[in-house]
Amino acid sequence: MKKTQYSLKKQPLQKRSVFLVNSIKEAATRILKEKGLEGFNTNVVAEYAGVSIGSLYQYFDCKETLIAEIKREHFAQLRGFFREAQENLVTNDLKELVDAFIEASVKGHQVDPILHKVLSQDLVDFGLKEKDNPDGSILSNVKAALLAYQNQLRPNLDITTAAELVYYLVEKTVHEAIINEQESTKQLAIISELKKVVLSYLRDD
Amino acid sequence: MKKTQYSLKKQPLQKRSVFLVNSIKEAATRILKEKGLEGFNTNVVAEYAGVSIGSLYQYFDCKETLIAEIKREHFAQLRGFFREAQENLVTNDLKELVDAFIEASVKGHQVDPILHKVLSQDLVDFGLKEKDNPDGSILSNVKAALLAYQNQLRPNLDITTAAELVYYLVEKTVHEAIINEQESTKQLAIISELKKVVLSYLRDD
Amino acid sequence: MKKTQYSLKKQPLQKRSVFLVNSIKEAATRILKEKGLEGFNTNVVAEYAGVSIGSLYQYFDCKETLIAEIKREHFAQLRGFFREAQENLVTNDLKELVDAFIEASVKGHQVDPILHKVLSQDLVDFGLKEKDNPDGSILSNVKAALLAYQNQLRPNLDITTAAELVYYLVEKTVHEAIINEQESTKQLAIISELKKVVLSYLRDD
Amino acid sequence: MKKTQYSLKKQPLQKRSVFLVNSIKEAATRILKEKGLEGFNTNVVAEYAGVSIGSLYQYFDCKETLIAEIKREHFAQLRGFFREAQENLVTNDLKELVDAFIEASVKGHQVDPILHKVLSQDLVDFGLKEKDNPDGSILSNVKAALLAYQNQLRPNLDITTAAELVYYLVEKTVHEAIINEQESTKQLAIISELKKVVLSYLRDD
DNA sequence: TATGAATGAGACTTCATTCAT
DNA sequence: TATGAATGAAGTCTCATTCAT
Repeated sequence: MKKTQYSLKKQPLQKRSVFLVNSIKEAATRILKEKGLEGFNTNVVAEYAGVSIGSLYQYFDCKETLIAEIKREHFAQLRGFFREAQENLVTNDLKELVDAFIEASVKGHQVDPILHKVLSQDLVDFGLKEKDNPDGSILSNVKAALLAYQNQLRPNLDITTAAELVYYLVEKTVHEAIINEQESTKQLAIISELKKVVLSYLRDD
Repeated sequence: MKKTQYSLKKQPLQKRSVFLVNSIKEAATRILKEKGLEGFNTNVVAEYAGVSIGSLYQYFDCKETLIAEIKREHFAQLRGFFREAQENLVTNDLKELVDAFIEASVKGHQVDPILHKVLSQDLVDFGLKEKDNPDGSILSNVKAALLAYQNQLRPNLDITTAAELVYYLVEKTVHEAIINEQESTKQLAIISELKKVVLSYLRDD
Repeated sequence: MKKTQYSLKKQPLQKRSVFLVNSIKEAATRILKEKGLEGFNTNVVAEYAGVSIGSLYQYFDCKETLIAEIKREHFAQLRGFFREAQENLVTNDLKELVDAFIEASVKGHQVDPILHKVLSQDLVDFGLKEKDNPDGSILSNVKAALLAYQNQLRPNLDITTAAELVYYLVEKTVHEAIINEQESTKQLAIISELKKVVLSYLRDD
Repeated sequence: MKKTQYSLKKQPLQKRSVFLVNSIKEAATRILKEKGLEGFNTNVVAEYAGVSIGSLYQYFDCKETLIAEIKREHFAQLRGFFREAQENLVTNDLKELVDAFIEASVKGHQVDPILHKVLSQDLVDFGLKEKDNPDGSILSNVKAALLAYQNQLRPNLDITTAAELVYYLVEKTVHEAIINEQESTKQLAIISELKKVVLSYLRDD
């Protein structure tokens, strides 16, 4: 069903229903990873979850809501990594910020690279409330951080543009590195280089 | 139909059949852009193309082959831009190479940003023969170019890693800039900064 | 569940259960009016009634029984109007009878024209015990009344046929007039004419 | 699917498709009669028709359209009877008009009384284009006829009201007589009396 | 070779009813 | 007795593909 808001019909409150909803979400995640969006259908999800199709629709009013919910949770987790990273900074050195930021991105992409890839596809962006929107939120984080470190940035850097550029650079490069590189040394090499790229861009040294 | 090789059942040879196959591909492209993968189905394609569904299956043995063919052509065009760019270089300055390379990417993404986005989704990678794989091929181009310009690169740069990194940086950043930024000045600003990023990374100045 | 007898599983005896059964019937009535038979389902009824679906099935063994019960009550009310009308006659003039009879019908149809329309549809006639059958009962009323007024009827009128005819004339015409005519003056005009029709038919004046 | 216009997706043109569409309509009619609206579903219709479900949806875009189509045809046939009746009048006696009109109604109701009853239910009135609307059209016929016979009507008869009343009287009484009376002599008796009722109402004799 | 009607598996979703708590 | 989570049969509709003409 095409909608503009995809949210749970009712929140699971009892222990039992929490378990049920989790089973469904786990099964859905598994199928999304194993078979992609194409192979995803509510009947298979219910079967994998060991739950009746009716129970699935008790909590998720349509297929899209189920996917939206998984997307929401996945990206909430990613945002958490960025928040943590910022909270744990010990110096106010720009390099530490950049490194921490990139490490947070790596951590996020390592949680479940395949799921991440599937969920990064276009579908079902709608149901995400503004503040939940993964890109929007992380991007504004980046911008805020750059403002705070402005004195360490190269002069005449347009911060809005820089924030977007840095965000794209990091997010997409990390994504590709983790998806495409099987050898972890290669991954590490790319990540390491990426840190240099970003830092030298911001400082222009 | 799930396969590992998606290719035309037979090559159109007669003038008439070339026209038919083209009509189908144009219609398919249009639908992919207008309705995405979700809204894509062979019956609608045939109708849009003003062709019978039977004729469609005369040349395309299944839905996936049709999409694969469009993907193949689109990315072949992109590769063409890179080749051209390299052929048209007039100096052997690294800066010119980087600029040309990024401009080629921009040109490629501007051909049809929406189609590009749809085709960049996961589906139907299979049917692309090794040498047709867009990423693989452009990536090896980049590596070859860097080797040729090795004397202008910063010392102890691992060229394999650098090639991949540069490829990801450029490809993904350009993609995001063109898809997400509505104002062309903003696009230009990001592209312009990107050139600096890449060059300063390679030269380490 | 298809049955031939639709009746309550058990009579509500406690104050509490009477209230519960009434809540359910009110909710069911409301839904029948607002959404018609199509939009009627036991889960929604229970929700509207603020009662658990389990409780609903405690008293109504299936969906049909619930509808049958509402139908039964609605038509019992209608029959009440006819009984009252006859009891309140002051003269033994045939005209008074006819007028009173038609007014009773009008009153019945005005109670809830929309509900009446929904309940007049075919469904669930079964569960109505003979003596509850609205048509049967009112019809026999009419016949009895005509017999009592036989001396004022035109000679050689077949009373059985006349009773049925009069019943159909009144019931259906009033129904249509009230359902279809939005202006009350038009309704009144039709009702008024109807009285003349019936009277002149019976008296043949 | 809820819509406001229920019409065929495409007109059957070939012999084969005409046959197909007819098979489907016949099957649908049969099911409507045998099982009512409740028992009506597209799978059963297709099965009865010996046709695949896909073929059904080739011509009927949804269940409702199929029902609307049957309703449309049935009522078109009824209107035909009224038109014929008027065309075949030999005198300009009001009595002949009334008799012919009632006979047309009887004929219409005898075509398929059970189907008529099912189709007279509320559902799916929408798709009928104005001029196809059975009630609207016959009613206006009645009014036109009365105007033409105005000199034979009782003075100060409001023709609009009279037309509606006569229409309700005849339509509903005939309907009930044919549906409810199993003995044909009883039916004939009621019909015969009905003619008197209508005539005496219009002439007030 | 072209056509497009026909097919039918299978996806989504609803809702009457049950039953463990 | 009340609850409401859970069930799953059944209904609507789509769309990739085939095949008779």
